[in-house]
Amino acid sequence: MARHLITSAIPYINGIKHLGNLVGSQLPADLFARYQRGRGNEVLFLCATDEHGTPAELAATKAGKPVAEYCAEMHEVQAKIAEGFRLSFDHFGRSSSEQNKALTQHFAGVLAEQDLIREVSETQMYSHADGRYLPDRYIEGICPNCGFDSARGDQCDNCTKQLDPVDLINPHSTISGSTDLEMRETKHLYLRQSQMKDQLDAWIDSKTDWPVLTTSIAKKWLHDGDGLQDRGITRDLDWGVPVKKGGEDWPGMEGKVFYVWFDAPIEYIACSQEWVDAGKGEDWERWWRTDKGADDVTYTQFMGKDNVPFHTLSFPCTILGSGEPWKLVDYIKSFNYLNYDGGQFSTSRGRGVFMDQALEILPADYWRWWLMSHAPESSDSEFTWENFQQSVNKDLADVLGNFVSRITKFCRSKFGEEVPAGGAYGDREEAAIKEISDRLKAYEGFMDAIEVRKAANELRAIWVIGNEYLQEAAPWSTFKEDPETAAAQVRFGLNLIRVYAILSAPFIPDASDAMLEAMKSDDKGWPSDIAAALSALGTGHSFAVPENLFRKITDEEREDWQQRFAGTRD
RNA sequence: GGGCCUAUAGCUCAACGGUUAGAGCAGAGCGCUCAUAACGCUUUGGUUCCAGGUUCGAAUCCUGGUGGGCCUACCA
Repeated sequence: MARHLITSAIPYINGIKHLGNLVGSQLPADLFARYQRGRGNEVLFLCATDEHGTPAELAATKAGKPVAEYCAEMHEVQAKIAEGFRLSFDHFGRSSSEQNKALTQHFAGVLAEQDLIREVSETQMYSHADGRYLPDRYIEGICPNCGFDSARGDQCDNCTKQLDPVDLINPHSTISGSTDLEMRETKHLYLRQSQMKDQLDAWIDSKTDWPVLTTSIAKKWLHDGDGLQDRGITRDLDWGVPVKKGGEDWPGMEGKVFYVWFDAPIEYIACSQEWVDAGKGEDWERWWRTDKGADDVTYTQFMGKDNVPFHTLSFPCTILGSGEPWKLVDYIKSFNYLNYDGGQFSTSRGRGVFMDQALEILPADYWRWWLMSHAPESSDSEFTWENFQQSVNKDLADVLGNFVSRITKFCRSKFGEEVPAGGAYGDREEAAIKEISDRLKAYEGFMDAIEVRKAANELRAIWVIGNEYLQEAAPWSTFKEDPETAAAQVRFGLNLIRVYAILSAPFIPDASDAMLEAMKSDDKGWPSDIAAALSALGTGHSFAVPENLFRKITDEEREDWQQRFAGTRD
């Protein structure tokens, strides 16, 4: 039995994520996890909230709460929503956990021992009114280049020139508006990524089967300019993992915390410890330590393209640089962005559909199906309400839902609510079995390769076979002359429902459960042998006609939603 | 400025140097009547963004444009 370790990029804590965030990380990761479980493999699927950093502190202040309390609440909110989308994490952890604190400090300690950390003295903008150091982007002023009056400290949004906060004319804090700013000298730790450049380069070069998106971003960072740069891994903040060298204090680093991008990926490992400590599993090391059984684990990460540098370079640098036998990622699946109706999803402007709103409108399966069958794999893709309505109505309601409805209702009216006896499968059934078997092979191939859109296409084609079969077999006609043959045809159709339930579960878990429940079956074994699987429900097996699996989205609803999500979030 | 991705039917996408560029949706026609006005079959529709080039052969490779998107290291 293969073992799959699967992680989704961990969503930031400061609010509810929109569908664009969901489509590139948590959802495809869940799809893959459910598929691997369905194939009978052992899976550990982990996700968490990313809780440290300036934005979390500011969001908490805005909400009028201590940051720890704010994070705890938002974690619960995100966990609830994840459950609503049927994201089947084995554990949904928190980067602020004690486990992650200890592990992050441990890694910093061993990296220091390996001489991969150096101290750098630099100047940072300090705001007296805010009582904190300000990241460059929280400082605005007049652009010295073009005169734009709200240029940010890192870059001017008007002329796109790269800036330094000290370049700005009349700089002020975007948090308080205060102009009482001062450049202060402060010391920070840098991870010497440049020392690991060749090793990382060779490692990326060996990953010839990774998505182009993943490797091209990694190579850009490795080879651009002077090559991979050392990176600051500490910040002057209150909220975060205190800087320590393992269990020891770090002289000169008092009051500082690790940078979120240092501790966030480490949470993948710490999360498995949380999973054990929560009593959900045991022995996390057999997933992470190659000296303790993780050698045969296949580790797959999912993320949007903005996360790629940290997963291809920074985190591997931490892992490899430690000199300890930690499991390194085997495959990085990255996604482009999902746009919303001619523009971008925007958290700040409330443009587009957010995860909580989506679930208020329609159940998870509708969203899961559309998002995965339109996943932005080769380029950015676009959500439009017209496309959503058409795809969901056609694929789910008409092709799959109606198939289940027509065969179960026909059986009930002619034979009653049990699998009818009589007749035998013949050439027509053999042909359908052959066709489904071929399609299933393709489906498995795409799912193994995490080709999400192509897998969805194949699955849909398998659903279509059911309707084609019914049309050709026409049990409603056969029944008049030859009820025995009609019985065999209906038996075949009913068995298809169970098979569809199993194959469709990664995409539409709720409908899958509803189909199995209707068929009164709890046999979820992967149908490797389609012929056998289509005889699993034997003569006399009782079933129930389910409620319609999917309702249709009306034109009125579509127009209503289009208006509602165009502007600001209420 | 630099780099990467992308442009194929009205729409969303396949095709990764090799028959006549395919599929779903939308449109048209026919059939079916079990079913959620559902299903099936047939079918219309393409100067593969533009201009050159390489090749026996180019949507695919090269060069130069044009449009769209992303990244560029202190947001995470």
